[in-house]
Amino acid sequence: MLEFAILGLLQESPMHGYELRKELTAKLGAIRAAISYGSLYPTLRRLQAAGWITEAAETSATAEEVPALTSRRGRVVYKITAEGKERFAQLIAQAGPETYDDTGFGVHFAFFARTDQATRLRILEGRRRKIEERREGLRDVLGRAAERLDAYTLELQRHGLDACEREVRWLEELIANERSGRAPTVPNIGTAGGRREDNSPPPPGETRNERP
Amino acid sequence: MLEFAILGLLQESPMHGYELRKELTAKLGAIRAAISYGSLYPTLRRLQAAGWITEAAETSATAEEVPALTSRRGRVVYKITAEGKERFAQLIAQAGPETYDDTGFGVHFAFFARTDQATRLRILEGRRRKIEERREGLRDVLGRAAERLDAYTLELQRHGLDACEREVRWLEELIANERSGRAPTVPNIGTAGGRREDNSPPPPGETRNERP
DNA sequence: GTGCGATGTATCGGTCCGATACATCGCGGC
DNA sequence: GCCGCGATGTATCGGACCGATACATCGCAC
Repeated sequence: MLEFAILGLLQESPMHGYELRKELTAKLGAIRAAISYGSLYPTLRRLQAAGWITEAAETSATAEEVPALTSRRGRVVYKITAEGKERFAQLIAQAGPETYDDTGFGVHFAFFARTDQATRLRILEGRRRKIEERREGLRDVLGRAAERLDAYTLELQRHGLDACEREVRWLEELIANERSGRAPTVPNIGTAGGRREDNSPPPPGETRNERP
Repeated sequence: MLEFAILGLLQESPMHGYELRKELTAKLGAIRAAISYGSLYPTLRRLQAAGWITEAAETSATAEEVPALTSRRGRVVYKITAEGKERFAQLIAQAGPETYDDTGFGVHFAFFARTDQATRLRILEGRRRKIEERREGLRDVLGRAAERLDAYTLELQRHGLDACEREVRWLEELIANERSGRAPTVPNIGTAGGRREDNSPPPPGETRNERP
């Protein structure tokens, strides 16, 4: 999951760890608290070892000048490689059942602007199915096993059931919207190179009404 | 978290692993998918090593009779010890900030019937505060950083914000309810012994309206 | 009599978290 | 002038939990 998110973010621009965490937190704030450095840095190393990202030494400018003097570690900026972009595309294409759990779905959804419409639809429907199953499970418990459980546990189930019903409706809307045209095709996957500045990804077309 | 849930469940009756997982899934179905055996069994071993649970060999009845013949592993039934009950009470009393994240809160809430009112209130308020912070964070992003994000990411944030607002309202209700008397005191914490059959924990008193 | 799904115990590799450590930079207060 | 302090920044370690996998038993339907 982290791997996917990092590759996705680095396609927008090169970043160092701290920055990456901030962006990740902003983008995924709705679904998870904050990425831990204890997973971020090891993952960065792993991605680098695999050749999907590379270090881009910060503002070299007389690089070898200051060798000693506490050696000055400085920030490490990472950028995605062509292989990394391929990997990201491949991770999108796979998008299997593990994509439908809470975190997995959220992260994939956050990068829908870089996902083709067919895959978007597949993920949305898979997620809906999963939530519907959870919903049925909760209904079963509330129906059949209600007398075995205490009032607090029941209240928790009710609240969960409510959230499920709500999410299913949300997904229905998104699916309908996705089906009815609008569906923009993905702009720049594969094919490395080219300066970025692509901060206007295709709008999915007024996905919802505005807040009052 | 798992430790807490296991100790809580085993206070209702002794169980073996498989059964434990089923009950856990039923009780926590609203907040998490299903406990993995890869965490359940190691945790059981850990709890046993700590002396909080013990093995209660299943239906001994001529125990040493059948030594060979594939040696018959059979089910391993665990029961909680007096120290285990103390440990559970201690875990409830601590109930710190880590209790306010999604999973932690859900698990604690599921055992509110075994939690004293003051602690219930503390947990509910801590959770509310946490969700309010998340809500503010999402509002910030939707307000200030909106143009930096694509339409899908924004939609995700909106959905998350919605869920936050909804949960805060839910918590408000629960807190109000908890404050306005009703609050049942916890029945059987500490003091080991005594047959069980306590399947009617104190009702928190019509916590919500019924479903139509 | 045989396959097959439910029951049941168990391990392994891997992901991620929370705590912790440590170093630098800019800025406001004394 | 300099001192603390919060933001920035990189990094590791132990532990919790998951997903896949393996394997054995039981009852029942075909």
